[in-house]
Amino acid sequence: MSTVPSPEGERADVVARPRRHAAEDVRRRQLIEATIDAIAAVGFHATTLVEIAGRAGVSPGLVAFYFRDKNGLLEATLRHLAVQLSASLIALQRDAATPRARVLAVVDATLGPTQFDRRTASVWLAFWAQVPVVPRFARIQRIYAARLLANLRAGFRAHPSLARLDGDEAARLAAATAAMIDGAWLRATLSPDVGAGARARDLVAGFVEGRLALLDLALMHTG
Amino acid sequence: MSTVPSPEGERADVVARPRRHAAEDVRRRQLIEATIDAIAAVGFHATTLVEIAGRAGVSPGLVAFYFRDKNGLLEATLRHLAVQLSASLIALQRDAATPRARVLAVVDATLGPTQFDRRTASVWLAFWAQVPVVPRFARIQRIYAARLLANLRAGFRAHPSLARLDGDEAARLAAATAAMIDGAWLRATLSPDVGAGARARDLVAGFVEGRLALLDLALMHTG
Amino acid sequence: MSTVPSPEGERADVVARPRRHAAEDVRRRQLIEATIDAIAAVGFHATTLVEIAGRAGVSPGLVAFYFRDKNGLLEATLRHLAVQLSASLIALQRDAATPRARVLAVVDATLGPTQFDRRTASVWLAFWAQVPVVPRFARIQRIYAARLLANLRAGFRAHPSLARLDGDEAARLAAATAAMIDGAWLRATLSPDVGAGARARDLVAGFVEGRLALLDLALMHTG
Amino acid sequence: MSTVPSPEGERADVVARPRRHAAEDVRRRQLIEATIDAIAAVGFHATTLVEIAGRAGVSPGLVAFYFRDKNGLLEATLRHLAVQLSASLIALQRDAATPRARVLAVVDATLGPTQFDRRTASVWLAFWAQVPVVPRFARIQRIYAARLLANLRAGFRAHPSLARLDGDEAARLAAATAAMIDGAWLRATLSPDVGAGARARDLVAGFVEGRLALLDLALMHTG
DNA sequence: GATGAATGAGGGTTCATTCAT
DNA sequence: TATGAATGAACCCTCATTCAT
Repeated sequence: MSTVPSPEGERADVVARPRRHAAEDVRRRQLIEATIDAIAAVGFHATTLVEIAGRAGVSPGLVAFYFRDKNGLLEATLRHLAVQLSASLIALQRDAATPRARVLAVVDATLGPTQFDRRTASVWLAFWAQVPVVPRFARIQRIYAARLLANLRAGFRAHPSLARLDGDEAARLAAATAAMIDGAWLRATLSPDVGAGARARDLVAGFVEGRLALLDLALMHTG
Repeated sequence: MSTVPSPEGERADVVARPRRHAAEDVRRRQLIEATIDAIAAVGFHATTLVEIAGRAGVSPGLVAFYFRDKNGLLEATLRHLAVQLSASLIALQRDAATPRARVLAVVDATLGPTQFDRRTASVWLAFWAQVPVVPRFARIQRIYAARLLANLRAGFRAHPSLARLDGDEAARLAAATAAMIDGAWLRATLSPDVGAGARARDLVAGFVEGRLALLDLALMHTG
Repeated sequence: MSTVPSPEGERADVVARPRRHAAEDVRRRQLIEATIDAIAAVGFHATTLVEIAGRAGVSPGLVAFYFRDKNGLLEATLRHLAVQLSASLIALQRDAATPRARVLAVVDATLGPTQFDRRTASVWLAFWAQVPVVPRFARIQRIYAARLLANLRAGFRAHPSLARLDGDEAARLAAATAAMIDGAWLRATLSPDVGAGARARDLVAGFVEGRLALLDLALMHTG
Repeated sequence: MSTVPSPEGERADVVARPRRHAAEDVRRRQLIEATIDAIAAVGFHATTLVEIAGRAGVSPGLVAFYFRDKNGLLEATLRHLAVQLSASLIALQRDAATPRARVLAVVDATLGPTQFDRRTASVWLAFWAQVPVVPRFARIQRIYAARLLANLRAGFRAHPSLARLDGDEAARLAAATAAMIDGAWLRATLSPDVGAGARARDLVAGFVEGRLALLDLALMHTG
């Protein structure tokens, strides 16, 4: 959720071996979805292989076949979430003409409805909780956290009023925005309120718009 | 962490039974600290009663005596964290003379060094991950999330420039600040960078100061 | 190893069905060798079909085709070892002109270098351990243990000094020799010392020669 | 079986920690006996913790409590067998006045009825089969194999006729005897014949007596 | 002939919990 | 109060086996 990954991570995996059969990918996807379902439904701690396999409609032993072991499946699941988020960001940015639109695309991707459905949200949260103790999760998290920041920074820098100033201001603004994105997402996710997600998006969008408006104002006076 | 609890939650527990002996409280505290240590060291998922009891220097069976079962201990631990955070907030606000200082006291309490040491941070995170699936955790979280917001709102409302406007603006600002607090904390916690915590505090403080300065400016023009 | 099998056991198997294709036999042999490798490398208990198939360069499912199941493969492997030992004994006895040479041929076959390489030795041992609980293994073992004894007895009986005496003395000597052969093999196999095999052979050969010399001496006195 | 251990190995274990409670030792012994029963009944490969626990009348989880894991229990079992054999050897040698009696005591201990009951025998065999792949078993085996040899050598060296000769002859005789002991035990154990054990003992005893008689004869001629 | 996806029983092990002491 | 022996359920994982291709 705090990440704007490009899909290279996964792609590298794919080209490493000869292209998997389509059926194989379907099964992998099936198990990953079942893992997400399970974590969302019963929590990370209570998510067992039997739970997952049951939801996927396969036998527990199959996990070993496709992912080596439970950890392999969990890691693949986390990576899948990251890739998905990245894809939605890319799609939204494709249509973003102005710098302002580009920044808002990040907000919409990270705080869009997808990121707030119960399935996605609690799984992101569960993985984050594991980050301090699972180095491989930490690595994935680190990469994608950096990318979110980079995306925002690029957006802000392209803005006329910031392009003039030194890069630090854009960086500071990007950091603040990233923090607000993650925080708004987190508070909305932990809230039982169903409308919290939409309000979170509006909150952050409002913040961004306000700042950009302020900058435009400053630009007019100084320009 | 997103919570500014007053200690009633715990106190209610206390008055429910006849006052515990001091020695009893010492043991409870001892076990709670050991739980925090364990979660920070090995993660929520790998935290077993043997782990905890080992760190506390007692036998695993003792947990049942003081907390009924493992869940009781976990819940008490979460509550303990919330109470601690609340206490530090109260202490900081005691010396806050101006509205501005009052808001910054919240920032300093929630993003102070205590909240960023590895022990505290990963344990908060671990508990949050359980919120969506453990109703009792959700209840605690809900209460204290509301309190953080209330504290910020009260601070902003006391500010001259906002006191005039309708309450919505202060509420909106409080929500934005709360989001940024939680988000900055989260990103810093997940980051391996040791200086991230201090930067997080500065980021949010800077945001708050900037907004208040802007409001003051507006006040001067309109006042 | 305590066995001097003639190859009938296997041959019976062969005539039972229409003659297998040569390619079929190659595969069977390939799997049997892989089984021996696996047992020698990781032990009987850790020898799985994946292990075996991996070493043979085929898929695990193929075992079912050639040997029905894992037990079938194991039994075939044991039988293969017995046949091999028998063949080497026959070859050595072909050139044995005197009774003394005939007995020593048995010693050389059972305590020759082949019987002491790590592969062969640990596999024999592994199978012997199964004898008390696997009736089919017990049957094979029984047959070949009897043959070793018979071979030795025949050799001793052909000796002039024993031919005169009642058969019991030759039988007793054969039993003692058989015991010493198996014991020497066992101790050498369990020893980490690489030279143990050669010393084992010399030990038993020395024993046999000593006894025969003694008998010759007795023969001279009484003859 | 090829071993004449003194009990220090175990004793060292005991003094390492504060003396265990008697009840603890009873349970350990109980589990070890159940392990022996299980191996004898179903074989090493089929001996599971459920099997063992069932025979001991306890729950499977208890094994971890007393022996850490299955391997710990197996190792303790092997060590127990070795200690037992050693004890019976010591007891028999206590009453052995002459060198001849001392050597025969070794034979009686290693080929006594205890070593031939189905329980003991198949368990020794099972452990031996593991020796090539389990270093810890190998170590135990190595120590005790050396002790059997040392005991025999000491016995033979004390004999007048060998005391005169260089040590090599006694050593060679000890090696031959050790080999015959192990081989006779092995063949008897693998044989379905119930009387095989007694005959094995007589065979080896006869061999020893014969050699000693021969030596006495030589002594008379040369002395 | 040969593969390898898929199964599901059963393996060892961990662990929260209980209870006699 | 506190211990720690003991339980038994449930965990993850392995593996022999089957079967469609």
